[in-house]
Amino acid sequence: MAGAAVPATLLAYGCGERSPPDLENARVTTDNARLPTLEDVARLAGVSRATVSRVINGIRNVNPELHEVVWNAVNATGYVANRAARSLVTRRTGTIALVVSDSESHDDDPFMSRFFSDPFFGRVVGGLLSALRPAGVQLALQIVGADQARARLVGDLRQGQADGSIVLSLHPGDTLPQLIADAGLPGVVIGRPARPVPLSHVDVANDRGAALAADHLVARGRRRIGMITGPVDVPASVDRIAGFTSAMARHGRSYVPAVAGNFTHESGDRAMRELLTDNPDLDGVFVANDLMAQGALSVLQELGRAVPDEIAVVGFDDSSAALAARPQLTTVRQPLEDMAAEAARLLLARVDDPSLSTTSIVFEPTLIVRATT
Amino acid sequence: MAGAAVPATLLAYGCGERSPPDLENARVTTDNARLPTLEDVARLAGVSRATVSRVINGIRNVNPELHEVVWNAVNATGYVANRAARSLVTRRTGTIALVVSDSESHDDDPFMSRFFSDPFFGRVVGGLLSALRPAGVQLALQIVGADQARARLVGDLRQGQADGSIVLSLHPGDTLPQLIADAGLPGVVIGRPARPVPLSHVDVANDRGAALAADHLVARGRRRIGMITGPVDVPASVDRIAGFTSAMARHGRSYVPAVAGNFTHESGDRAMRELLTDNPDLDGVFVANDLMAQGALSVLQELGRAVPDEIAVVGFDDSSAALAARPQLTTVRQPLEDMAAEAARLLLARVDDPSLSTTSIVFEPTLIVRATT
DNA sequence: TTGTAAGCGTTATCAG
DNA sequence: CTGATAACGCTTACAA
Repeated sequence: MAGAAVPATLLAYGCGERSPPDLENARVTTDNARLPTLEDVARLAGVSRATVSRVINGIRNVNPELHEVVWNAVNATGYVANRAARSLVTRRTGTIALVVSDSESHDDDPFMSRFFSDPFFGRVVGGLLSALRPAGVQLALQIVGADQARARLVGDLRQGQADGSIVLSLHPGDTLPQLIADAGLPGVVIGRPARPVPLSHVDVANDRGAALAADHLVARGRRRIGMITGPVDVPASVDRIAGFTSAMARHGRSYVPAVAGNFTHESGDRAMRELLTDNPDLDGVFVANDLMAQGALSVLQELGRAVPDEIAVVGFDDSSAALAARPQLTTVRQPLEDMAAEAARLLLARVDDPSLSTTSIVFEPTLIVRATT
Repeated sequence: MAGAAVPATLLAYGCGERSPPDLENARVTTDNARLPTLEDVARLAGVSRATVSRVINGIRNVNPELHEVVWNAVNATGYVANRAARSLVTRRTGTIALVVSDSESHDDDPFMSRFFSDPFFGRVVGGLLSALRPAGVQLALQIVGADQARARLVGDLRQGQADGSIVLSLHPGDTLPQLIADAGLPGVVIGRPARPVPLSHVDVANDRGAALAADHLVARGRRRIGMITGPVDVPASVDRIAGFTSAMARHGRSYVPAVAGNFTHESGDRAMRELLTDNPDLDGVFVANDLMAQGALSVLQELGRAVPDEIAVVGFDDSSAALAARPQLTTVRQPLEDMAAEAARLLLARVDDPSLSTTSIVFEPTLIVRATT
């Protein structure tokens, strides 16, 4: 990492032991020496632990009067259930793991920074949380690079580190989805796994999205259309290529010049140059994701090719990069937040009822027309 | 969110009950009916639970011979400690919460998507994980918007949802850091809190970073230099303004035209236009973060102002946006990953020894010269 | 150095 | 409908 810096200044703030300035709810226990337990609540409410437990967990068979008495006691004590104790008996952790898995064993920085700074990650996290939080479920981040880490993770998961996993598998050869399935662990994959695996997954109809782009470029009167693809072994990428070329074929264009990138900004830059070298008269290009499209746009500008007048560009994702690009990028929107939320719901349902069969949900992409076409 | 899509296709994969294809370590228990417990390991090793526990937790007083016997039994059974049971007695969860807090109560989408798609988030997560994973600590994501959520979070935290929190406070009026301090919970804030609070924090020397930018612009021979600032109530922003203007003053420039943005790409666009309207002859500008700088660059290009020939631009952060910008952005690097990792270590230390006094660590920024100056 | 046994705070079973 | 009481799986005095 460039510009490594070291701690320069250390200043103590003074660390007086503040006695908590008594919050709105006056606590019964004097200090945080010991947190209120079910027992404390029960005593205050004049009932048994069992009853308090029932009330809290919303179990039917409870006298409505007690119901209120108990809740008052809960509020008075500031009681919050101890997750560990509850987990121990229910065998549920109330936690879902978001596991990001890459086959490559570049263990630390290179992989993480590349992935995390992709807008993709944030959208997924946001979508997951929107579905998990209402259910009171935590989201724990897990990153695995090395195979060893993968095995350990499955062990932890089996054990009960989390009730289930949302799997974000970045590499086609990744064995993690299969490992999770083999272990019989609840899991939902975001994006179709490279090899079929008995886990539910959510995905976008990549092929139809790419077709949308093809139709649009043709409708805009473009004659010489090319494509910048993603890695040729990643399912999402493969589907986009297939969808685009077959749609183009339907329009009577049997040959589509294409160059592959790897979904990074920089690779889009490179691919665009290469594509243009071989096809100088290009007047339209479909780029398999927004980041690469952004890179492509920079190159076009650098080379003095007016967008969209001389050449039109369509991206894929509708990530923040599409809005950041100049001109703003026409792109195929992938409803990632919705997909992630749905994945979370699928997983939660599966955790509740392990007998549920695995299903796959495919979302429809939409074309967002902006200024590059 | 534009282009909301609905599940379109549902296809079942077939969900045969696969009997786990017996992993490398032959399990002792026939199936996953019940996971191996300490008891199982103890029996197999011919020792007591206590001994196994000691071995696993690396406690000294253990016969080296037994040591090996026990580990063999652990491997043979595929034993993994039950976190819940352990937590219950140790009163440690082995989890750190990353709490992202914004005062505004736009509860769901608007806030989350804005923040998550900022490269900032990914860098912080990456840095935290790099320090947490080696310690075997989980990272749980917590997002709080509404005040109610804030109170609930503190309750959960007190209770033991996590051993401590890394606080990412996005709004100057945010009460969360104070709430956490008041509750006596271990916490480390990333970025200096708006109001002093008895929690440790890590930060970058924003003022010195801004001074770096000023010195550089002046050294490059720029005469009419302006600034696009962040929100005027955010500490990081305030420090950058102060650092920049005082450095400029040292160079004999007592007046610096400035317009405020809000750290988004789009606000950088707006601010640049405004700044240029009032100061048409500007030949240099310091923009308080990369995202805004990217927006500013788009505008300059649109207006036909050559960068860096006619006007030089310096950003702040050295996020992925700096590399994505064209020309690539000269910027002040904030070592966010390192800062986050340090925050994690500070927090872990504090969790281990609550008597530790709160400290603050300030990292040095560095100037990364690219193509916009 | 090792084993025994007492909890940790819940939920769940089973009588009343 | 409510209350004892037994787990849940682990760590940790305390004893041996």
